[in-house]
Amino acid sequence: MINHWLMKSEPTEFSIHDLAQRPGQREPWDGVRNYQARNMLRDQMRQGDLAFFYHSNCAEPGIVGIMRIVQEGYLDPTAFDPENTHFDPKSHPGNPRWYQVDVELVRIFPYILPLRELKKHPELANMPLVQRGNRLSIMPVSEEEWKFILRFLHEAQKSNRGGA
DNA sequence: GCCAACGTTGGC
DNA sequence: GCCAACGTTGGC
Repeated sequence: MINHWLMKSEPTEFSIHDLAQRPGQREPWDGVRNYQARNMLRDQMRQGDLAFFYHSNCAEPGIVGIMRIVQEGYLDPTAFDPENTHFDPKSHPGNPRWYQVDVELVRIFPYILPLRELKKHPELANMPLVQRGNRLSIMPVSEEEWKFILRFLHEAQKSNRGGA
């Protein structure tokens, strides 16, 4: 049984379209500097797990597609690089603080599933994403939530085709 | 261990 | 750009 996740990125920094352009459509998910998120990267994500790609801090925040975890947690090298914006002088190779996983694009949704929409559904009320003040950049998504979102997307696509 | 100050996140 | 919410830091 695989687990499901949601991973945030600011599209101005790294968008799902950037991921689509990478060789093999793969990329290390680096720069996470929050302990709760770190623990999930390091301890809980497994190869084959699926994750929603979420665009945050932008004109239309929302879920924009799906990716797969292709490499389990390993050291985030950007923490050791003084030139990097995610440099953390307190993280040392001998005593590393930050971890990353590698992700691979599975698909880009035909349109954004906006946060605005996600907030309307009581089925998703337990997601940290829709709760006030939540800043977690990586979070688990329950089986039920995952299925609900995919079903909603599918229904919306169908009615879109019919309506157009 | 407390807690005020500060920096960051991220929706709006 | 604003600002509420939150996590981290550091003095004590």
